[in-house]
Formats: sequence, structure tokens, C-alpha cells
Amino acid sequence: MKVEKIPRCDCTVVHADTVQCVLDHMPPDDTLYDISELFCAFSDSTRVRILWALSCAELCVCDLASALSMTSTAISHQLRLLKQARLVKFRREGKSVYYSLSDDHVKTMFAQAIDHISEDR
Amino acid sequence: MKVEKIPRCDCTVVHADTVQCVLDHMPPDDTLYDISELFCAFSDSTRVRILWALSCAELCVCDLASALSMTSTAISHQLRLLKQARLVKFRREGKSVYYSLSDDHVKTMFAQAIDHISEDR
DNA sequence: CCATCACATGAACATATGTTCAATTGTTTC
DNA sequence: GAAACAATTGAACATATGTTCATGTGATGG
Repeated sequence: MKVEKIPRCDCTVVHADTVQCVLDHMPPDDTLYDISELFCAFSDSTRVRILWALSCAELCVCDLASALSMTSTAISHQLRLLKQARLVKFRREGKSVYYSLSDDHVKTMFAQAIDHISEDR
Repeated sequence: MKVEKIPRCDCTVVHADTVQCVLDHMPPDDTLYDISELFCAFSDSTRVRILWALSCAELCVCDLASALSMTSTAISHQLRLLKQARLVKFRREGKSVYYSLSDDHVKTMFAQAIDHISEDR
């Protein structure tokens, strides 16, 4: 995940002008890292299931644990990552904490993914 | 990544009807797994950089290694994953192998990601 | 056919990741 | 205030992941 490359290339066939063009259009490292971090949030099936569940309804941790047949601890750990990625928001109501999607990006991302998966094959 | 859960839930506050509704709308495990696998392909910054580079131009492994300042071996390993995810295609020309994006999904996925990242904050 | 080069692959390694267990923080209720 | 419970957090553990090194494969050119 962390990036800290030591420049190196053992190749000789390089299309210098094309490579330069690529480099000119490459976003800054911060952005590239943020992109991979965001996708990382979707890269685990537990988190995908949590997000999918939340796309149906606002749910407390117990609900999620019950729906996914997992411990609330495991759910809680994953929710922390989803919070960091700003994919979910939450509100406390009594002893329970209710989670929901922070915006519609999750749904559109899923739609894109399913579109790709179902394409050819 | 692999999913094989032992059912378990230590909670008591469960909104049974809502949970049931969620379960009714949950895609099959295969689909959920495929979704996380796809996002997994985007979850590493090296792969993001490769995909971004390929969104600019068709490139051989040497070009990629040069552009990303990495060894061709490392690039090659990552390209294998991207091939598995059917995100890139390739053609051999002499000793070189040229890679390119297999379709436009990559670009739309990036657009969505950047949209989310740049939103609020 | 032999050397060379581009690329791929397998093993090994260090690091990252997900879940569990144990302990802690908030909140409600008695 | 103490007990009960939802949720969070930290440490520990096993497994997954990315890069490197060594080796193998396929194509070209002498």
C-alpha cells in the first residue's frame, strides 16, 4: 500500500516520447495514493457486504453483525476503515450506533463494478 | 480476501425485519466476491499507476518500468493480476509485449474515485 | 543453434491485512 | 453509583500481498 520506490529500470526498449507523455499526464502521488486507498475500502468482501447492506437501509452494528453472521467486533473494525474512507456516516441513538452511506458514490461504484464483471463472460 | 464465515452474532438489538430486507437484497456470494476482487485490482498504487499510464497510451513492459521507475519483474507480476481482472489486454510484437486497457471501465472507475475524493474536503 | 533480450514465473522474504480475544468507553436503567 | 449492554479499541495471531532474486520461456539476429 505504502509507496516509496527506488528508481530503477533494467530495460532498453523504451519509447521515450510516449513515456514522457504518460508522465506528463500522471496525477500527483498523493492523488494516486488516495485513489488506491479508496478502492482499497472496497477490496474486501466483508466491507462490500457492509456497504451493500447499508445501501438498503440504515443499520446498527448489531444489525450488521446479524446480517453478515459475524461478530460485532469484526464489523466495528471494518466500519472504522469505511469511516476513514468517508464512505459511511453514523449517528448514536441510545446505546446503539446507526450507520448509513455518506453519499451515493458507493452505489455508483457498485454499478460500475457489476457492469464490468457482467460484461463479456 | 477469501470468505468462509462461521455464523455468529453476540448482539441482542437486532431489527429483524430490516435485516431480513437487507438479506433479501444481498447479491449471491459469488457476485460479492467478484466485486471485491475487481476493486482489489485497483487497491494498489502501483497498479493504479499502471492503469493510469495505459489510459494514456499502449505501452510495453519496458515503457511501464521506465515510467514508474520500477523493475520490469515487478511490473510483470502486477500486470498478471490486471490481466486476471480483465482490465488490460496485450499483444506481442517481436520481443516486446504491448499492454492496453481492455475497455473504458477503468477510466470511468477512476473518474468516480476522483469525484469521491475531491468531494467535500 | 547459440547468444541476446523482453518478458514471465516461482520461491523467498518482509510487510500489510482481517479476525479474534481481552479490555475499555459510552449510555441507559435500576 | 452499579450493573448491563452496544460499541470501540489494542494486542496478538494467521494469512495475504508486493517486491526481489533466480530461473525459465519465447522471439530475434547473427
